[in-house]
Amino acid sequence: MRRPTIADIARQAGVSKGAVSYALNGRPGVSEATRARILAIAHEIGWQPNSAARALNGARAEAVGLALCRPARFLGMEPFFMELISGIESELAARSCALMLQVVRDHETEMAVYRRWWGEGRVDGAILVDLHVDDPRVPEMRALGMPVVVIGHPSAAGSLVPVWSDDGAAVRETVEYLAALGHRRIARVAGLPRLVHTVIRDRAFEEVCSALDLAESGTMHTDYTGEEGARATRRLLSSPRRPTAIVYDNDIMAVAGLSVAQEMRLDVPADLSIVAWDDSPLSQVVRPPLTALSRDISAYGAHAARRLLALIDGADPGPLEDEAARLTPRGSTAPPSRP
Amino acid sequence: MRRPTIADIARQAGVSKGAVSYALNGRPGVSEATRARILAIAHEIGWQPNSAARALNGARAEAVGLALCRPARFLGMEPFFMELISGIESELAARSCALMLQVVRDHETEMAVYRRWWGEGRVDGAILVDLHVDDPRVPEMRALGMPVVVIGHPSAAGSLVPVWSDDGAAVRETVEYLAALGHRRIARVAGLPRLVHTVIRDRAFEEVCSALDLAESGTMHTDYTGEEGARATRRLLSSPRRPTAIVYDNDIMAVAGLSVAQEMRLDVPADLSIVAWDDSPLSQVVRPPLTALSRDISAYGAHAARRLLALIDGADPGPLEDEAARLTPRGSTAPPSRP
DNA sequence: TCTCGGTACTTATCCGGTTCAGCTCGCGGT
DNA sequence: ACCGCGAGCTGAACCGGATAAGTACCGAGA
Repeated sequence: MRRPTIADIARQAGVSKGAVSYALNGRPGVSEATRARILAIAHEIGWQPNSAARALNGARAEAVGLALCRPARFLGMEPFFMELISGIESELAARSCALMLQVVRDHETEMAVYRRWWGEGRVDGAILVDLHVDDPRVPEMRALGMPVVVIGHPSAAGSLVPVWSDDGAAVRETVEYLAALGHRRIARVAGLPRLVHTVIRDRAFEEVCSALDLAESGTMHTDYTGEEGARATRRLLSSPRRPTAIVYDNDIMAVAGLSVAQEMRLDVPADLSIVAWDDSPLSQVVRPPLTALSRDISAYGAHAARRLLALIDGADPGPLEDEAARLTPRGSTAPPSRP
Repeated sequence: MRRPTIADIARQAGVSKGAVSYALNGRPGVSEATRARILAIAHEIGWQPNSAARALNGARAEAVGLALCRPARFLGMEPFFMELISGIESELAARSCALMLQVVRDHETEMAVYRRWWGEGRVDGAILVDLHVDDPRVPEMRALGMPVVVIGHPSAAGSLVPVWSDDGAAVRETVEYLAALGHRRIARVAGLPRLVHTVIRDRAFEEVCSALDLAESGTMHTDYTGEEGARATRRLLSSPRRPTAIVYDNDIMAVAGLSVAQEMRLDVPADLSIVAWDDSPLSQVVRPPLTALSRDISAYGAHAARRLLALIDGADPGPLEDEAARLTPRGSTAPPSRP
């Protein structure tokens, strides 16, 4: 049972392939009567345009690509990516545009996938995430000539269109808030040091700490997993002059850190204040609920998707600075009991 | 800057398109010297086969489809789907097969998307989830003739290949465990009543309760959200003869239920035992950590993906019963203090 | 020397659409 | 009665590959 083609419709309607094409695409060149007849036949035999044939004539793929470079099994654990994807989807779905998703091992494979998708005409554009310092993907994407939106700071996006939020401001707000509560020793459990946004947060943290004269504050880098977050917390809390507040770069580590603190019989927030970056159900269900840097990640993804669609449409959307994360105080932060 | 085609390679190499095609596909018909020359040129000018042109000749799309029928913003909150997707991805990635993801409003749109993808030759197969009772998608998919793997019980999968786990056994194990602890009034906060697996769990729950003579047990249906889970819990715990144990159909509701119990100054597990369906970081970080029905959702997705790939390859994989969820006792279950 | 067989190609056709250059009407104007 | 014009349609080329069929050439065997 072969798929019906316009040739089948043409035969049944007693007209040529060309006429059928005009009719189905709502272009002039056929009478209304013929058009109606052709549409009826097309509907009746369940015709669907073959995207391959369309694409061959230079049409859109109506899909955008997202290759994620991380172990597939971590994906489900990262609320950030899942919310980002759902935000992207919400925007794409409205335009019946699909998302091509592929999890890859490393950045070389990632670029190979993009190159293939683009070369094969399977996607109209892509969204680049997890920007590194001096990321080779930026110039490579540029060279490919594919429409790309980068989720990350403009300073690293080269000539690609960036969508970002001001992490520096969020870091400053958090540290100033903790300092106002009376904290003097604030630690930061950060993510991968080679990621651009980690570097930005690192720098902002250092600056605000030195501005507020918080000499004993410092940053530890991890891989974002709960395990490393727990380990870092254990080390921090074991030191003689342990911090009275810890700021985590994601919610998974913050929650893991909370568990460690409770294991070590420290009271949160009396003995230790905790701030999580990125709000998620996770940060809200633990006791105490975590003070978090919340932002609408979904909207973030939606903005990136919308900009990408504009780019694909030939527009020239400028960079977009999304809202910075807002500090949402909950039960995990308080003045230190013994500063 | 046009994309290079085999015609460009042919011109540079001074041979015909046909020879280039043979060379690039590793088929006999060209000398090794010519083949090497052609491959070198192809590599040099960065040639990629145009998938549209390939597809036109009946080749694979090298992508499988997944249309999810739910609000996009809920996606990020559902650990189940995210883990399922990462499991699917892990299997697909190994074969360089992409996942076409689209979030849709309703089942009609979902079928329209599948029909389009299949008709357009953009996917080689699909994975069907969230099976309903008398799901019209099953016969429609069958009629399409597209390779499809259903995640759900065989009784509802018609002639499509099912991948499922025995929810009935898990329900029985849970109720028997709670009864053994001394619980007599066990409530169940279930998911959407029209979903096949809800019906299966409902029936198993009813059967085991009547077998164990737990007359005061019952099921409340919700939409899986934390809000409804909390509401159901509030109603259950407000009743004069409140249950001493509640089994939730997902982790989000279980965590919400835990919060409600704590709000109402009930001690978990002394006053109320809680069991969550599906284990996730969420169930492990709350205090007390939740006893959960854990299963490897990632593997579940991977199995479905593998079967789909086999189906696409023309094999005839039988149904696959995956492992049933195992009861993982944690701190949220104990004998009732006042039965 | 002629044929046979195989290698190394070329040529032509096909896939299913889009698009464009004609072609054929019927009709209005003169 | 004839021309011009445009609506409505046809036929064919084209997109970029895969592939079946055909051809040129070379060396071995009769």
